[in-house]
Amino acid sequence: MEYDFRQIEQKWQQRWRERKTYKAIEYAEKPKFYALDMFPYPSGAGLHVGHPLGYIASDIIARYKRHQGYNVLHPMGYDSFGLPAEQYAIQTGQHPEITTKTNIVRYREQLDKIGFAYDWDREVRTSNPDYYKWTQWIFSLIYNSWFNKTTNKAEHMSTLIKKFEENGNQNVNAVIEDDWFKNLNPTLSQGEGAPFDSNLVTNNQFFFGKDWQGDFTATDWKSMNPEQQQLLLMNFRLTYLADSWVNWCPALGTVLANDEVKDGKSERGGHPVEQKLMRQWSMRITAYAQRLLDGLDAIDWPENIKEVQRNWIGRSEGASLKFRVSGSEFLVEVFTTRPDTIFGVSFMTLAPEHELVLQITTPDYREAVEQYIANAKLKTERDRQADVKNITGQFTGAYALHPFTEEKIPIWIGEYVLIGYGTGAVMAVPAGDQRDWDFAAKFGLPIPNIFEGVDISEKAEPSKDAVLANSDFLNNLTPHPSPKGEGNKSSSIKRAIEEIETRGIGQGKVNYRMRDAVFSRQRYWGEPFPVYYKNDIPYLLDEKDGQVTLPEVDKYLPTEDGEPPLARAKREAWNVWKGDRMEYNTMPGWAGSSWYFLRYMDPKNEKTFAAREKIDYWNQVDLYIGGAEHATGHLLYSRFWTKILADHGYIGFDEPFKKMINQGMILGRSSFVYRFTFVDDKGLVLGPYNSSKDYLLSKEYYDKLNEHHYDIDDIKELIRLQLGNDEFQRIMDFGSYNIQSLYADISEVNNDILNTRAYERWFFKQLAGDENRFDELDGVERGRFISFIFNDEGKYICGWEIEKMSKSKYNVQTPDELVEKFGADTLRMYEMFLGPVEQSKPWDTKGISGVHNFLRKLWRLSHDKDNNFSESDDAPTKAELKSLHAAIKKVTEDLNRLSWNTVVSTLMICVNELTEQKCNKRQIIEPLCILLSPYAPHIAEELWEKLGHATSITDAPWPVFNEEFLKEDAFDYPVSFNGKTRFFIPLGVELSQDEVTKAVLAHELTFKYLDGKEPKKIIVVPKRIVNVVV
RNA sequence: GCCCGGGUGGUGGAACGGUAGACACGAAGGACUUAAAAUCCUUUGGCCAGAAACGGCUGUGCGGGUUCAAGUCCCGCCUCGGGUACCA
Repeated sequence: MEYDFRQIEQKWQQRWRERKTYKAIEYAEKPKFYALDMFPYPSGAGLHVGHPLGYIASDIIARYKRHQGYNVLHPMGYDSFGLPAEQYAIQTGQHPEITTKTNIVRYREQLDKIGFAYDWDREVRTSNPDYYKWTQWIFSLIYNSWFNKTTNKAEHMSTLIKKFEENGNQNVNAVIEDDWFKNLNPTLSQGEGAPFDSNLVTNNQFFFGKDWQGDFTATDWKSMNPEQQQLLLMNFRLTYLADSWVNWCPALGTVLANDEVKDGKSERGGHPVEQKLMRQWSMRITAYAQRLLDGLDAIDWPENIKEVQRNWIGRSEGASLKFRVSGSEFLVEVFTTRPDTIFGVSFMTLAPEHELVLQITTPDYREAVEQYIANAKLKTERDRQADVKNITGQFTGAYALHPFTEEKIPIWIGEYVLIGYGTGAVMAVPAGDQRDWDFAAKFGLPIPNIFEGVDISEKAEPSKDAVLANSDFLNNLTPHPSPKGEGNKSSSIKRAIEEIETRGIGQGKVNYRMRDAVFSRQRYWGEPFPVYYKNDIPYLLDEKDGQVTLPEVDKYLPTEDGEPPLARAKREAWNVWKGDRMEYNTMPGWAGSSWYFLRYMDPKNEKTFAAREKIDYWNQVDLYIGGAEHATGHLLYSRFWTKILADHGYIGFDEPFKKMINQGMILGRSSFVYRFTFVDDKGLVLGPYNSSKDYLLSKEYYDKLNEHHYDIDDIKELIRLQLGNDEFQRIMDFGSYNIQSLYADISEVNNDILNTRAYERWFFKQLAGDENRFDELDGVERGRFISFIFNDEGKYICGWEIEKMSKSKYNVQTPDELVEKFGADTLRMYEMFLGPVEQSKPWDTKGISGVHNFLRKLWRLSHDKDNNFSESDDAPTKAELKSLHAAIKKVTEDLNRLSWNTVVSTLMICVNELTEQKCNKRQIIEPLCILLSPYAPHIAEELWEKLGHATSITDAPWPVFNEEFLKEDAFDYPVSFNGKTRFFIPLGVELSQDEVTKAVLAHELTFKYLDGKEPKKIIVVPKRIVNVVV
């Protein structure tokens, strides 16, 4: 073999390992570059060709940057806590650690074959105790943090306690309020200005309040016992224990974060999810809502990911308003984005779960309301979502008072109002909101019109262009100031908020959709919390207690009482045990991945999560490549944790990933065969093993059957023609048929043509469970269980469909097979050549030979017919230098703008040209090898060595582009008339625009195209184009 | 519904507002070969014309517009993919 990629790739992979070619050390003299891949969860299925797509892309950039003189950090590791290993453990009893380790070995083998420039000495595994020790440490840090709204930063709890000791909670401007508070025991929720009652802070009950101004004094604080203090502080911590409504997945036996639930089902496994009130750790990510939103502007991420995060955070500006309930002390608070539509309020609606519902309901309506709430509770989240069009509601008998007009407004409850958003109550403006309109229409509530000249008899008018009317001081205003330039109008919204604040009935408010993130999982295979309980009050483990690691359990299932699996561990199984008991929950999957990029900087550090000077050196990730599916999970949480670490001064930046690219999904191309079975009342045509005899139809016949151009007799005739009269006799009596399309394994299919022998072998194995005997069978024997009906060319053509790659669809392409067949360099180049990395595309090996041929062509440039290396030291010609430098220019430009696919074309063009020129000159081949080396490092190293270099090509400086070599004396100007190119004239590049114009006008063809007319204008773009306007 | 992306030959895809279809696959024809593989050469958006050629027309989802010039910018649609939703 001329280009022996197997031998070359093996040789260099081994050398790189031995020489530690890709080891990264901190080296202050060089600028750094941090190229990072989203580390994989090592699943049992191994890698398919979709996984390395992003890895190859980042590897190319890492290598390119190294050629450019950067000190590159390019690490890899494993996100090794996770559900599949645990599910497997539940089924088989095998410890998830064993499964995980086995899978990692397989991943590593697969990755190694592709020739990545990873520094494996920096590998991290989130499930290793020496890694998760620091995950636990960060948890402790967050636990010891509160959010100071004045500084807009997290601070250590000690600063808060100091404030309490000095002034109580005066001057404490902390984030403590979030949507969850409403879900707590309502008796604990204090109204505004309620006197502080330390008795409320009792065991097992956390004190939550909404407005903390002047609630307690330093004396109050000092009079509390330590447990009461502990409970009070829980309200301020950035991770806190609270009873909250959570997404409970009974099938998985655990709670899930909002981003792990899709369409009311678990993202993993698609199991139903229900709402359940549970005591859980939560992360107060809502404190960072605004900073997470603002931070997006400063980072170079795909716009759609930023948009997803913006929507997830869901900032909306408006006002919160308080409505008095007629004849009682209760206040109902609502949030609205259109406070200016206040005069259109004709009723209010509360969520059925709203804490005030039963308190305000009048006796007459009590039964109906309770009935309604009970019905609502019965429905799952999914039912409710599916039932959106079915409007339900119930009057409570109570009335609220309009804050401006003092009119009585009926208070209803309705499912369309969600307890989880805003305050769980709305002021209904049917004229301006379609949902309110629908509700009003259904229950015969008034729909007062508050818009000038707008017909609202059929539907609401939600736009912000409508001019307000019947709205007192807001008349003639719109939300946009001076919409049509008439007069000096102010915004109706602004005006409304001013008035609302003046009257003290509410204030302007920013509301966020995002909620705090549930941080507990009732699972085994995750980080144990460094937390123990005494009198049911949680305490953090001390440093001197040592690190708590996962205890052994007998089964990986919840206990009979529904406690998490860790509760099964015997006391002795715990390496740390304190207080009454340990925390039995574990952390969620996203804990370890929220900071792993920092650990790569200093993976072996036993004193801290990473030394500050190393963090300062490597700093932010310069290029992060991974899937877009983590937009609201990992990518949000790691930003959140980064900000906390930054607030505490552990790191010097508060955004982790400076630039990010999302690689598209690689889809599979499934192949199908068409099984045709003869049936009638006698049964089936039977083959051996008592299964049906299959006739597999080539796609053409299947299509004809489907389109009714063929019927059973045509098929019978085909069988007679192709398989003979004996076969025909067997089927003659059968009058009907079944037809099914079945998956064929794509390894048995090449360009849609089925390898029938391979298919038979597989089929036989399914039937007989033993494929070895297959080879003993002769053609007649084989024909007893399966017969192919070929097309006119004697081929069996398969059908196909583009689908997600999956084992069950037999369409998984592993990189290993391709590396074996074509080599890693070809695979690397081909994956890039497929198209833009960001785009999703079906996997198709059709083009791979083109890339492989390119590498062989390159090889032949410097090898003779007998495969002897041959290079020349002659000076290169002008043409050769031009080919090379055109490539240097384009490759450099394209890599700088991360256009991976076009680089491959450029290199192909260069090699095609050099082949034409029969160029084997060292001065050309050497720089060309460097250009190629990020894409095809093995062949580049091999040629580099043959060219006489003792050191790796990896550190060879990137070739410098010299414009001189591209300079041309003449340019072939395309001459167009009214934009249509007609002919070309070669003209000197130094010519002025006037001279070019003259030359064009003098050209004989110009007369032809002018056709006797006078040119109106002649545009000359130097070295580009000439356009004659007629 | 809303928010993002896309829509270019038979296919994957190129194209700072400046020669649309680079590069590659596939296909067709040819050379070499007993044959196949490999390799090499030619053609390849569509239509029309021709003995020939710097031949003509048309062409980037549809309809308008801006411009000397539009796949590219603007407006209005159609359509496919992804995300998201009683979010007040």
